[in-house]
Amino acid sequence: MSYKDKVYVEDLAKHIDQEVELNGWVYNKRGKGKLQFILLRDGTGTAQCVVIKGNLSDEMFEEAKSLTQESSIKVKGKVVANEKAPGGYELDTSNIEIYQISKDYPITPKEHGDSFLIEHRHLWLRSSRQHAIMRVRAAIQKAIRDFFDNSGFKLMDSPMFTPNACEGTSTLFETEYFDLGKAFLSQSGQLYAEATAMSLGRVYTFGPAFRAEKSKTRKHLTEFWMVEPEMAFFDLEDNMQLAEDLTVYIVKYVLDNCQKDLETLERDITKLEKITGNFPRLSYTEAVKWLNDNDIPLIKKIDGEDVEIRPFPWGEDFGAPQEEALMEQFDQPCFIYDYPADIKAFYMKRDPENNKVVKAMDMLGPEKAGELIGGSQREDDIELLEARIKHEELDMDDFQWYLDLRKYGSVPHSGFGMGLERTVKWITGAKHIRECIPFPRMIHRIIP
RNA sequence: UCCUGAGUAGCUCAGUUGGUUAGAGCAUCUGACUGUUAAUCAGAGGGUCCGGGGUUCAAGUCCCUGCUCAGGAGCCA
Repeated sequence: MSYKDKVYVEDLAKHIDQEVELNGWVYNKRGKGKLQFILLRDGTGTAQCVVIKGNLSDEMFEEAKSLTQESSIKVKGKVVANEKAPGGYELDTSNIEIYQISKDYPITPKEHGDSFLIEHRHLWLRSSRQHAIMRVRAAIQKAIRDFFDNSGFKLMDSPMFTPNACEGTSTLFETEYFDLGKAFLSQSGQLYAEATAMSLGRVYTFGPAFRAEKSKTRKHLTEFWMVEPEMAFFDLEDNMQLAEDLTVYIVKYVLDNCQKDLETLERDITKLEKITGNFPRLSYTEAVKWLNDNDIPLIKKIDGEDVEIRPFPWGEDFGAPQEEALMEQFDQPCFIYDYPADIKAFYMKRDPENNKVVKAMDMLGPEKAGELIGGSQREDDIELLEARIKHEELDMDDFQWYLDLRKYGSVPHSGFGMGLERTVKWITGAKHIRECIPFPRMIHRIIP
């Protein structure tokens, strides 16, 4: 028998009244004397196996009674449609073969605390909720690749070891690199995406990014995945439109392909169905005006005390309270663009008409999703870029290759980064980002 | 890094003003049950009350200290 002939729970509807063989793990068992219900999960779903004394040997029936949670088995039986069965189909069991009996599986069907679950992440992944989130994550990754692959983009992989910082220097993970001194784990593939965009026109990189920020929130990981498109001849307007189209595509793809998982997650899909395009756009200056019209202050820590400053001063970055207040009025994501240059990265393009402003944009998600995307048009003027690198006190030698991109055929170009786990968190409604990646890396946790 | 809270059975938690032998549900084990849906019912086993120090006739409970965890802030995707 070829592996292609294997039957999985998700295919049961195609095998009604046929004898099939399923391999999997015991998710739960309910005994009723001479009748046992075994809930078997195999990665594609769960199916109820009905074991009736007399339909198989007495020894086998006793073995079935002794099965424990997460024991691994092979079952043979006839597929029967039955309304009482979870999923609508069940297996009328005629044979059971045990791979291994699991003993004292730690995660029971009752509640558990956060830290217990995260310590058992390698097992927690088997729970139905985590299973559903991982499936949606995979669907989102596929949607992202399909979107770009079908719109003329090429996938380009950027290196993980880098000699320099792309964002702030204080948040880099360091490592020794042979005789060349220190190397850093990449915070972003953007600079390399820019170089490849000058070769291929439209590219995207999709990989992990590492940030040693000492953030301790439910939106932060030290290792997270980011998709970063970079496009030659795109201005900020084009950039925002692309980000919007990508977002709409992802949400639609998940709605079309993950109904069951969204149901398991009890996600309110009416909220997702509203994501259809024409996202609101506000300049930073308009956003500050809105904050002040609605009497939302800047909150600053001065000598350990929270101080409210009103009106909100132009030039300060938004924090969680401002973003949330702003987003409450929208049920689609929203773009904020044209930020003060002083609070943004060195590579962002100065507005030629206002040198206090850079052509940057953030896309904030609804339902308190926070920042899902950050991007900008890039500085294409070599002199302005050199000045910015000096101003940020970055090492000019490390950036010579990057400056070459402005020396040899510099063009207007733009790109953005979308945080995969934050997008998964928003779409699944997960309450913590640690549930949105198989093995989260956080400030105080590296095992498992 | 800062602020706040928590740590009692394998898990989730209760434990009064400091007072006999520290409790419950789930899980585990034993038994009953032919349609269960986190099955139910009867019984059993299971504890270094996070570590260290202190107050007291007496500490799970009060005080100091360390560790671990969670929530929030800042920073960011």
